[in-house]
Amino acid sequence: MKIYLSDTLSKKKKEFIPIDHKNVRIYACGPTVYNFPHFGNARMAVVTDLLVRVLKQKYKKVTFISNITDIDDKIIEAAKEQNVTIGELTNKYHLIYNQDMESLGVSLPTFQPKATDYIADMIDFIKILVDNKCAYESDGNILFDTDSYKYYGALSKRVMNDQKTGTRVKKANYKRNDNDFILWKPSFKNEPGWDSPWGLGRPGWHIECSAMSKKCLGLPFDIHCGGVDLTFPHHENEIAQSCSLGNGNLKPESFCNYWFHNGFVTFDNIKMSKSLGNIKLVRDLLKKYEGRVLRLCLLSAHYKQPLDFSENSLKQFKNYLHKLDYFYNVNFSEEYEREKIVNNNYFEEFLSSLFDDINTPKALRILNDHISKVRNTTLTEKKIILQSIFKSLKILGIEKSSLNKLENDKGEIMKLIKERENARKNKNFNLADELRDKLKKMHIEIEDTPDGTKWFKTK
RNA sequence: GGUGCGGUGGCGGAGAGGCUACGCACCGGCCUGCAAAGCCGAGUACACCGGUUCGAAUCCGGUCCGCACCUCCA
Repeated sequence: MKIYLSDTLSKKKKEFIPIDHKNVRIYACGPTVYNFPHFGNARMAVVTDLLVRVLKQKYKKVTFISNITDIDDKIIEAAKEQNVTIGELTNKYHLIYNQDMESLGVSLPTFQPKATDYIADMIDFIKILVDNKCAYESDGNILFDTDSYKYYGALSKRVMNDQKTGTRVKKANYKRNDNDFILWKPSFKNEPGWDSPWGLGRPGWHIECSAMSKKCLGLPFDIHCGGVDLTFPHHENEIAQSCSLGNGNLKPESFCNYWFHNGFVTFDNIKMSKSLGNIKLVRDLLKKYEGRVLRLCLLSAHYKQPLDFSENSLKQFKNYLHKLDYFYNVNFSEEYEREKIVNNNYFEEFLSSLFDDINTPKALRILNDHISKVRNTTLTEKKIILQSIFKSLKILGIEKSSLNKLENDKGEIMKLIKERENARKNKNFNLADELRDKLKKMHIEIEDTPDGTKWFKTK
């Protein structure tokens, strides 16, 4: 089965063909760690996590690199305000980021490089750019000369002269061209800095991703991920830098083959912003909703589309998962964990929707179809569908974490259930309810179904 | 001004010329000791105006509205 992905550079949905079938390589721009991650950060993480899971269905090895930016002016500022070192600050928020993402079922990337561990690589990178005359010095800064790269604007489809530069930030007069960006800047007084051929300083914003993707993945690699807002200037600048390392202007494809951008998240149709005070932190949302509810919400729309969420929509996903859990409890036990699926048409159908540009809404529809089919089919077919559903839920990452485990107290549980069944037969409902309570205290929930009483652990 | 993405039923959200998307909510019925789930049925859609077509939410032209980006925001 073929995988298709939308690609921002070519503006097309393209068949995914890896450079090396034995090792698919992906890079995603990770967070700048100076604050708690919000729901928008989470979308990128969840969506790329799913992308990796899907690719792993087809390819044995997927190397997924997602960086941590731990040097930046905002970090310096925040550290100063909180009276801590930048290391203390970034370590703290790096950890928090990983914890919060874990709550959303996001696996750690294959490797999570930190920018400050790659300063030497960045310096080497910049040296080459200077030697190639793609960078120049001005007021102590080393800047990339965007005029030197003829494909500048190819990713974001911008004709640079038509852009209104300085709409948000004042024009800098040390730049030859308004689009030029800082590769290296000098550090003063208490600012953190590293020795370089251009004196004590620190890297600009875009260079870290170029240096780390080159070092950790090699060029070119397969897929570059990030939020749409990074398309310009961040990704455009990454391309310019990374394609200026050799002789002349290399085409953007010599950096990476597919650009995978996820849409923005809004709350009640309004962009989350500090000034409006409507930033939804993952941490706070987790107080009210399970990680799975949040994950489902983030996967409910196609990744490219804008995603609006609200208290109301979260409630809807919570309700949906509640019903799904009932289904899960009644149908699955530990044995499903071990079973391997072979030639399962249902699972193929499900997977084909994800292979088609990670179409999660379609995948959810197919999942729902399968669930309703389970109730209305033969026993053999039922087993096949259930296997598919089990695996489908695992890929989406919305499976229930606790399955029935064959534990020591199973005999006791079975005994109590039997007793309760007898009590019900004899219409001794008081006793039946007492036994239910007793089981509840053992963290066992029971449900009476047409196939008899089902039980499952709640912890 | 430029670039990109959108406007689908009460809500979320697919689809992309003819066939019920799906989910949540709501209403009616069935089932049910309780709890939960399930089943059957009803309803409410494709921003607007033209055009193409036997047929358009889907194609074409125009209009309106929203959002994002245009140097440090995922």
